[in-house]
Amino acid sequence: MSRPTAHEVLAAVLQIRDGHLQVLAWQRAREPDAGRWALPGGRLRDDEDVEASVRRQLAEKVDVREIAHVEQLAVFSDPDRVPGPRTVATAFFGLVPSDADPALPADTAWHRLADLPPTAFDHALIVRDARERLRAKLSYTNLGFALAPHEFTISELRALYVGALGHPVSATNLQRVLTRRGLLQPTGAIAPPGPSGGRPAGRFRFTDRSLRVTDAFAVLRPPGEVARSAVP
Amino acid sequence: MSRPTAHEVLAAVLQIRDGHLQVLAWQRAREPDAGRWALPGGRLRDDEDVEASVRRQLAEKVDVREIAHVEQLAVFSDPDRVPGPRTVATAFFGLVPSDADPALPADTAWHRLADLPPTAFDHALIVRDARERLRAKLSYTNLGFALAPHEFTISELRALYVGALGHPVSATNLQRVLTRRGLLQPTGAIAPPGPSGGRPAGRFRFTDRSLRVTDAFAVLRPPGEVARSAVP
DNA sequence: CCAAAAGTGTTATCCGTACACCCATGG
DNA sequence: CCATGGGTGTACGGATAACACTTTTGG
Repeated sequence: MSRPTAHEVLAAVLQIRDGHLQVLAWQRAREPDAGRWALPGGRLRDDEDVEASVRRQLAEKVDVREIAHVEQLAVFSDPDRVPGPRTVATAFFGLVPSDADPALPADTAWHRLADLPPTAFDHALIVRDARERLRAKLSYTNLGFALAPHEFTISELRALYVGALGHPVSATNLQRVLTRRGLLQPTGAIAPPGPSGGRPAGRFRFTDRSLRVTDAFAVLRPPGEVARSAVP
Repeated sequence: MSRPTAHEVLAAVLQIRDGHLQVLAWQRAREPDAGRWALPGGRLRDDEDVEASVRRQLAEKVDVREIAHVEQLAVFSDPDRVPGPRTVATAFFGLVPSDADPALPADTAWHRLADLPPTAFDHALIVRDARERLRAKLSYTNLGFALAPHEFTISELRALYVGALGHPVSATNLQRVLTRRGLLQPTGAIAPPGPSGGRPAGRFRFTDRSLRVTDAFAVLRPPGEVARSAVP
């Protein structure tokens, strides 16, 4: 029949660095899957829900203040997903701003998704889901704030979107879209030009640093609603 | 520390009937929460994953062949979400076409979401999540197929969308949007007019009866991609 | 004065809603 | 011939991608 099952939480924490999507993982020292890279996480305690659990366990790897966004991805529950006692996992998706460079434990490192070493168990599936979620939400939410530093130039922001979406993004149109949606705010500060000159870039910040849906009704919106109106 | 936790699956199965969103629930006979209405579900077995489990347990209430779509919603894991041993729930969202009228057990019935009787535990949260997921996905996927019979008129389809979205929908524009996306196919058949006359309606079907995203990039789409081009 | 980078203006195109208009049937 | 409901055509506004053009710096 049905015995209690162990429950663990796992997090695919992503960051864009030098234009590449990275994920946080630690190298397993012991069997099973020794040498392979695993996502941070661990067993759910009796006195915490899954979100509290994943935040607690991530705190062992990264300063929690540097995690800009955390959300549930899905449950992974194949009976044979890990050897040993049956363990169900709640997978999370996390984002760390590109300027954060947390101190990491010795067995822990960032890895580029494009060149991911062998991963433990079903963790590659979780990473794939996380990347897809990030791509989708960048389009219809303000989730960009979680990839970006507090202040940035449009060029820097463009590089982050390129890394996350995996296709070219026009700085011109990116700025226009985010501005029209009321997500972007000029700080007034000016970034010095690079060594080869060029006009100095203005610095911007996101008006809001919590998740907001900016594009709720793609179609079939309620009558009278103007499409995707900018926020005042 | 951390003992094994019980794991259950729960499903908010929705159907539109007479223009109203309904959810399937059964009335608890025993404490705790006796008399209150609960979502179908139950304990996860050792040899099944959560999706197999929810389908198995739904089969006790509804003919599985009548469930047109099932997907994960979220994990509910508040330590006090149910009395007694700590139990984590994976919540699912299901859809039954409006023409299906499955035989139900004596304690089980459909309830309109607009007039939901007292629900057990945290099940009202799950129902709310399911309704929101349905609303969102009707806009950017072909999920309408899971609400509709195999064949239908545009008027009938419009009523389903109105019930699910909760706001007026123009039959004209609904047909145009779904047609442009290549989701709708005329069957050639004609529905007889009602008692008060009127032009007989053509009958349609969905070209595809599995979930497909039809509106992937709201903005920031890859260069060269024409916005939301129709499928040939 | 020229190259480089940032930012603004302009245009073509597409999409979705709203609404006017024609079509087919029953009484 | 009129009411009723079904379906198509058209106009309008909003949004985005693409690209030309101006602005501001370094050499």
